[in-house]
Amino acid sequence: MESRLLLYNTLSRNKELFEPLNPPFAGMYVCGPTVYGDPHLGHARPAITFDLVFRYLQHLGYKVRYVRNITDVGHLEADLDEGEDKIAKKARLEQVEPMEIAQYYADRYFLYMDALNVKRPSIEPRASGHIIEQISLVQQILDAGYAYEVNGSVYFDIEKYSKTYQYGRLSGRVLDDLLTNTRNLEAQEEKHHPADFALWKKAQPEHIMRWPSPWSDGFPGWHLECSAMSTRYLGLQFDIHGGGMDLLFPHHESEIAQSQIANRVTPAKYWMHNNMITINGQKMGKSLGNFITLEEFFTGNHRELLKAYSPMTIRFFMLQAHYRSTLDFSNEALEAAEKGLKRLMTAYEILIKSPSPQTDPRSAIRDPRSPIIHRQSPIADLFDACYAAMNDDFNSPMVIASLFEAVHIINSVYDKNESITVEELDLLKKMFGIFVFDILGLKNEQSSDQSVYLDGLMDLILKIRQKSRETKDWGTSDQIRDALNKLHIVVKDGKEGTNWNVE
RNA sequence: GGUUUCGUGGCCGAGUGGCUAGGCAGCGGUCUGCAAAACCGUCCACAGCGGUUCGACUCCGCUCGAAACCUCCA
Repeated sequence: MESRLLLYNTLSRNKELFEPLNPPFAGMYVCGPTVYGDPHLGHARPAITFDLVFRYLQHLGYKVRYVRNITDVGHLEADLDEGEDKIAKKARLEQVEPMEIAQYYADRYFLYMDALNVKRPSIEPRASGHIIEQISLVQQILDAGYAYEVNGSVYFDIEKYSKTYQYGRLSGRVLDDLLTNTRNLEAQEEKHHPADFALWKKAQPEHIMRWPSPWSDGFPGWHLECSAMSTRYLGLQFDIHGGGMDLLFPHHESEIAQSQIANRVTPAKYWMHNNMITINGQKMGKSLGNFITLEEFFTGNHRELLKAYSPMTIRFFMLQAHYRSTLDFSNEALEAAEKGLKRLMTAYEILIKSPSPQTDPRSAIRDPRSPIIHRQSPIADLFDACYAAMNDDFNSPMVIASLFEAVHIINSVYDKNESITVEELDLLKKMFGIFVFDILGLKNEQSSDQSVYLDGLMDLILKIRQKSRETKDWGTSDQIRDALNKLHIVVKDGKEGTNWNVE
């Protein structure tokens, strides 16, 4: 299929045609989690956003190398225990090795991302495994004359950089503003300019995460790892760099500066940023103490939650919003997502499981919105609309809207036994296969563990119930239905007989 | 204060210079022993004030309000 994929490039603040540097290959780097806490809803947003990008690029036929890092070195904790990084701090509190913490939370992260049906990236490098690359990157920047050493720490020279390059290009910031608006920290006494950022920090004696370097025993600055690892696995220049909007400044801005000096190029062609999750209109974040972990969502064990929400409900909820919009959490919105997803999946079950409806070369399917005779089936139109939506900066909400129109058609056909062509029926199945399962990455949670025994038993039970219904023995009939309900098996009597499914 | 972004119906959320978003909820029907589901119909919008235009929810300006970033954060 001829595709013209447009994606919004933060660098240009415009939608641009996606033209990879080396087709058919596509390289994508996304900033991954710092593994010092349980994964929460905020972690799910970029994971799902770039999973969608990954899946769609693959669907279009690109050979994608998707790199997402694990930050297990930790970043500077500015407010207290100066210089001590997050992972080390947590390790000290919990009396374990820092790597034990990193391992534990990395495992937790994978567990919950798997539950959300987020595909594993091609490579998941760890910052701690790339200290050598980071040290050599610092050296390159020093050699180029854009960094300076003070007391064993190395800082990037923003002032010098700004004479030739534009620091603030990605985030739209101006250096003078940075100068006047940067908070004064004690550590900044070492810096020549308040906007300078650390490339290497000398470790204090009590700091347990440390590596030897030409300058001191210490640890790398927090912008360094992404530059080092993206270069290592994707080359000096690659196609897409992704991450949360909160990383725009200073993290991504500094990555650009580092690459510009060390490699003489801007690292990524397209910069993509997902927006934040809000809770009561406010950002959900660790420091705000208002975050809800994924485990809490899946179990319902949190005071803000009225009930548990399944992984696919969370995934669907996020895909119903565009990735560049903020998405506000509420129980009401999640319940709506849950019901909508069920409607989508039930229609799919009907499509593949029910006996074929009346097929007829003269389809009764008409576009309800337009009396015009189409040159092609309205179902083909919906199919095209799905591609058009994805090609327009991954507009998953519009894909979902088209899918619901398909649901409407499926229900009408089966409910009223309207005629449909064999081709249209196949097209519907194909549309669901590609968009619902392959691209949106949704799974059917309703009918996961049905066995042949269950099918056989249900046949038997429903036959007995049918007999009681024929003799108008409603007591027995309802008793069976109620008992099955308690086992989470829902029985529905329709015109064409009785249906059932496991909830 | 600066930077970026946003303000859509009861809720969540797309989109567009004139033509239906979609989901959930509500209301009225159809179907049904009842229930559920489904189907048909229906109500509720584009923060406010100006401007451009034949026409603006959509473009421009102002006002009000909100958020993120500027400090670790997805």
